[in-house]
Amino acid sequence: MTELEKGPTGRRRGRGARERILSASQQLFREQGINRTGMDELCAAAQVSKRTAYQHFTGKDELVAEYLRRFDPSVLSGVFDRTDLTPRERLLAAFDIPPTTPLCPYIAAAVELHDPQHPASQYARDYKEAVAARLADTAREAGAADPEQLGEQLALLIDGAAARTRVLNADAFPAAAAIAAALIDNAIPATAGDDRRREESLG
Amino acid sequence: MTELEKGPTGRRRGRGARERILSASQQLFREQGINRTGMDELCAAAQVSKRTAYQHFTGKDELVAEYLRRFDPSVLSGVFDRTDLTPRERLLAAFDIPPTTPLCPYIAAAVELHDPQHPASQYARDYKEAVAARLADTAREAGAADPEQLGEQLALLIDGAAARTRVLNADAFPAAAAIAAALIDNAIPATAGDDRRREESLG
DNA sequence: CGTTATGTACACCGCCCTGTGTGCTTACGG
DNA sequence: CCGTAAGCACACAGGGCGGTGTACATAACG
Repeated sequence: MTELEKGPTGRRRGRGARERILSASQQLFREQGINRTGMDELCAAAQVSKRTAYQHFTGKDELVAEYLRRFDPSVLSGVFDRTDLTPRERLLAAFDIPPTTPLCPYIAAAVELHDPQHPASQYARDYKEAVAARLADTAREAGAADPEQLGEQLALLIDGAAARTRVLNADAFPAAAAIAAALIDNAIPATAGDDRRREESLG
Repeated sequence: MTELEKGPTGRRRGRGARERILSASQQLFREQGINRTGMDELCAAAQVSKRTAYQHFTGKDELVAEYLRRFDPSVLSGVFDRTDLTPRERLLAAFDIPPTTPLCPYIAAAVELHDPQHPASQYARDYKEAVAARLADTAREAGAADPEQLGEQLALLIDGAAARTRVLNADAFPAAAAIAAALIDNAIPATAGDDRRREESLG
């Protein structure tokens, strides 16, 4: 018991209640929103007693923050670590979002919680900046003239597509990808990229 | 009393409680969010008894929808009706958002309510489509090759800037405006616009 | 075995929320 | 001046919320 504290993996000896709680929060917070999901409902879905939940998390706020932290790798790393794609393709792959995704949970959390000081809001900010940084890294790798600017621009497009998809109930990522392609081609000086194609300008 | 029902202007003979309610909702819903603003608090701010509020609006849902409808003219019309600007300048003026604005209330409502069937969510969708349409009209006026596409793209940029401003707590509209300028110049064929400048490409 | 951490079951608290019921006051208009 | 509609004050219902207290069960590990 000295080896594992209550670290990220959670379960020491029990039947992994912490994991079930986080798994249920992934589903319910995304499907119904944070504010509209009560702890009773969440515990029922996780098949965990409410008492246990409050022994793992000091409160709902902490659970929400942890829920955001857990969501990270499945999206961010999944795109940027694909070595089978060229840098330019990786930048565009960030716009290939499966239509099941309701809305970027970071935006949703920031709007729902409505408190910039909330730990989840702070993490959302950090995450968004990290994404922009990774986009900038990839942009640099692709030979962009101003990678930071391109990264920031692509991040803005992603967030715009996410927000617009939510409001309009229609997938806005293809349109964003078209803009992204144009920006990328504009930002990469000729004879710098690896697989640039001339014929696609704006889609 | 047969002339005025309880139409848009509200007050029949009384002291205009309806107007005060809507005015208070404009402030509180934007500052604190919809879910975090109770009817008690709202009525206190409007100096209106709760009973009166529920005689004007059948419920909070209807009040929220009306709050969104009331917000419309101050932004949308204010930009597109400026005849002192060229069409291209009008398109870019849509990105000149006073930093006081917390977040596009339509996005906030769609996220907070979390129900596409909610009347406010439906109105938010209609509004966003109307904005895109007006942007497309202006884009056509500016001589864009594909006005609908440009309008949709600019709308996406605006929403992205709004969402990103909220999450990062930093103004993202200048960056969006820079992208917009590039897209506009790309979309308008040479010798079509009225005030195009060559030297600004991406800012 | 027993200890200890873990999880369970269930009732319970106080708070705030939306929404009402009731009775009273004000002001406008004929 | 009087009727009526608009608005007010206040209390309360009903429910969901986050969060807790208590007593009990189980699994791991010595």
